[in-house]
Amino acid sequence: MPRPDAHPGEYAERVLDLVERIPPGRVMSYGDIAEYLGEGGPRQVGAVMSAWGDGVPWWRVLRSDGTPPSGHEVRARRHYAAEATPMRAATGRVDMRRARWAGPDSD
DNA sequence: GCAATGACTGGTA
DNA sequence: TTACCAGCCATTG
Repeated sequence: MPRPDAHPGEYAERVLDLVERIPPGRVMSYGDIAEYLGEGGPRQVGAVMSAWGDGVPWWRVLRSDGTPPSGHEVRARRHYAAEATPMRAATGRVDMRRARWAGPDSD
């Protein structure tokens, strides 16, 4: 993973730019972002978010099954409630079928 | 150079 | 539904 004190590389810049474009109430999985950018993988996107995600709406990036980033579940759930993000009552996780955002092209 | 690590995924049980 | 597992790939020490 990149060092938190280092300047973000070009790849990190692209990840963060895309995350900032995710509309309120919508989400993307790590894999979705990697696929949209066309390089790296889910683990790399996760590494970028872990190091520099604090400056962007990080709670709109989560695992493909709808579970929020490990270690940030509580804070993430507060944001979902505030943004009316589609949730599944049974599991308390985000409903990916309805909340998933396809990217800037789908606006 | 190499083994360990991690904000991952999809499949199987 | 949860649990476990092999595959994944850049970064770290």
